[in-house]
Amino acid sequence: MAGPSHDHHHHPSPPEALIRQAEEACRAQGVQFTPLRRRVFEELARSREPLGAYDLVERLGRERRIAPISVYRVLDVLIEAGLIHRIATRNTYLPCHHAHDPHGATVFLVCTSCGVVDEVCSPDLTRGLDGTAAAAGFRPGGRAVEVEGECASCRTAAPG
Amino acid sequence: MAGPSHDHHHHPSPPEALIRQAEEACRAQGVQFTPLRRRVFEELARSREPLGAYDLVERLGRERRIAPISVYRVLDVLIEAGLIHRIATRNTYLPCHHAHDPHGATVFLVCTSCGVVDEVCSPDLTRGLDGTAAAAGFRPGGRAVEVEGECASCRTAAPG
DNA sequence: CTACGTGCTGTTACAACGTAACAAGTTCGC
DNA sequence: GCGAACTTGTTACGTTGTAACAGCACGTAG
Ligand SMILES: [Zn+2]
Ligand SMILES: [Zn+2]
Ligand SMILES: [Zn+2]
Ligand SMILES: [Zn+2]
Repeated sequence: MAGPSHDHHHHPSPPEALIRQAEEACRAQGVQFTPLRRRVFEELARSREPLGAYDLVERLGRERRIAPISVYRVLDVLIEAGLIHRIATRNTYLPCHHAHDPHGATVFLVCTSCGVVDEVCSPDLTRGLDGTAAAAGFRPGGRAVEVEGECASCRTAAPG
Repeated sequence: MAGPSHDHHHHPSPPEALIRQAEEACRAQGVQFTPLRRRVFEELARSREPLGAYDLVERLGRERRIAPISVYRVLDVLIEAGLIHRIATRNTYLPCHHAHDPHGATVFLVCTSCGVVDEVCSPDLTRGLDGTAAAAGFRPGGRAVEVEGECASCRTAAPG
């Protein structure tokens, strides 16, 4: 299942670098990067796929029991700080792996086959989205969209 | 623009017409439009906002108790038949109010203020989406996206 | 008429996802 | 020390979605 890492269109985002960036971003925002928050972020950063809240409950609870509510609170903080994202169509969470253009839309390409989620920014899609919204008199909030489909690896692995 | 026809503002989706269309679509697809399925669709068609599965459980259970699983099964059938859509960010369901272009993307404009969801098709957004997906080697499946924000009515009602 | 397959719904129980309310520990400044 | 703000623990609960199996309706073959 863990395909060979032929990821070339995006940096493989090493977990350690991601964690350092998160720590730095927290300091910059005056948000505490507590041990629990670090543990949650680490698990997400080291996972190949997004994780559910209860996946985290289980992984963090190996040594000592952690209640779901604690995990959800941490997730809320990390989302608020822009360090992670939530995939609504899957009820899962993943670390943000690039700085966001505040004026651009973000697309999460969710592979229904392997579960991997690719996060990309797209000026084209931003334009299309803004145009569509404007035509309906709608003011978008987050401008993050999720699209399900088949990723490049799975397409080559299983043609059809 | 987006509208293939005179489709410009939120018109008060006529429930009776919607229900007739649904019945016709079922017949055309060889899908039974049973009393329970009709009841579920009617509730959705007559609601101003999308409804949750348990909202339907409550509304259908006025006379006789209906189990959640029964509602979910009906919802699955109606979704499969293309008669309703599910809003993943809200865990709610709403009737499809226009024929879908199989080659186009659909956008659900979800108002975070009043809860109303507007369903629009947009060639612009379709292009942006396809371009973004192609650049990542991704083959989109459904091509339905949800965007949260503030609808036209709420913008004029409560300026911010 | 009987038997059987297929499709729809009922019943029960449960899994997965998420939150409220309150207590207790930590950090920090006074 | 002492209180304020923040973080986490504990318990219990609410919401959303599903599994497994039984009954019923209907058409069809024997
Ligand atoms: Zn991001
Ligand atoms: Zn894949
Ligand atoms: Zn539709
Ligand atoms: Zn509104």
